[in-house]
Amino acid sequence: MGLDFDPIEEARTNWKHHGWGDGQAMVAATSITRAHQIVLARINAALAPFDLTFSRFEVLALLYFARENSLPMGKIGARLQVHPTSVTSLVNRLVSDALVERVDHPTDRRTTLVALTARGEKLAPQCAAALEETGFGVEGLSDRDLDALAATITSLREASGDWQAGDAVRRLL
Amino acid sequence: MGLDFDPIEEARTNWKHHGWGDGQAMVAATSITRAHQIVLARINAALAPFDLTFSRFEVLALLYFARENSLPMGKIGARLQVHPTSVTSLVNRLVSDALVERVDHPTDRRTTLVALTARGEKLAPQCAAALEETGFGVEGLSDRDLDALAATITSLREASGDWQAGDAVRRLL
DNA sequence: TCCAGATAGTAGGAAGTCCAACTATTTGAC
DNA sequence: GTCAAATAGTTGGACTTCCTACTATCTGGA
Repeated sequence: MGLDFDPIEEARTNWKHHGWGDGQAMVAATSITRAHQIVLARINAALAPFDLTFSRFEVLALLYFARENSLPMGKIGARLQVHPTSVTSLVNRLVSDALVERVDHPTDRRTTLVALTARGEKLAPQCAAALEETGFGVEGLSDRDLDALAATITSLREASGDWQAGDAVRRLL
Repeated sequence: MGLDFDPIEEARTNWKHHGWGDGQAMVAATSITRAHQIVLARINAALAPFDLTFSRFEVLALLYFARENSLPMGKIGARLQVHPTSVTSLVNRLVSDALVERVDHPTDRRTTLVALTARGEKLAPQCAAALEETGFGVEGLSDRDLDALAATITSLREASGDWQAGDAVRRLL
């Protein structure tokens, strides 16, 4: 990038110097933003040969793991934590690439099922292999770093209500 | 969200079960994506009363810290690590909100300087205070977690070439 | 039975991001 | 001094994301 200093540390210094705070939370938030940018760019580069993005791959993987290789639109949104309209958009693109297809729900006519096509079923593991090979965009970090990072973010997600402990867990309390 | 389990842990289980790998890098990458989503949503909610987004606030803050309260477009992109076209788009919006203005560079006619207006200069510290008050989207994490998170991501950024040690540092090697 | 309210999905619009292609200007090698 | 190459920004297009409606369908209580 041509910079000869860490722009985030620079921001912390300025932040403190102007009396805006200690900069700790600012640095953490900015770091997360930048990490996302780096990791996503690498992942999308690894998926580019398959004409896929990370978002669309996530849908594919989810369907690959699902019974019957199909799920309702809404379930996809809930699992991937994205807005219903994002699911519509992702599925539209996957349909136009013939990787999934929309199928009527047998009993609930409001619901649309999304099912993997043969082509999608074949592509998913290839993409997974490509991602594993490139280290999923997080190469450069040790196993311990990866675990620590994931654990910290799990706290963040838990505190933000990403999910609720179900009955099985609640019974233990 | 209505989920009674952690969707990322669920993904790890499926990933391993299908022999796609140990899921460690996948979990880390997915966690970063989700953390970004959560933090950005909270930050933007805190900035909404000011009719600002995080990206636009970052530009404002950078100019606030700069000498003369102005910087060339390109420098803004380099510091914030965003594409030149993103800078154009952000500055366009800030100009239309009268928070910054474009100014001709005194000697290089290719260059456009972006300068804070009086209104922008007044708004920046107010936004900073609002962000500090809401914990910058990372409330729920301890000071130690915040530092650990930032340190790990610094390794990631360093390995990805976010910046290069300058002459001052290189002389020490 | 029937209708209000909940649920499922889509359309249109805004924002931010990137890329490729383009214009304008400056720099540097010859 | 000239001209190719580098640099600075913008435009147009694609993508993902979200939000606010809006339609269609199901469900449950009166």
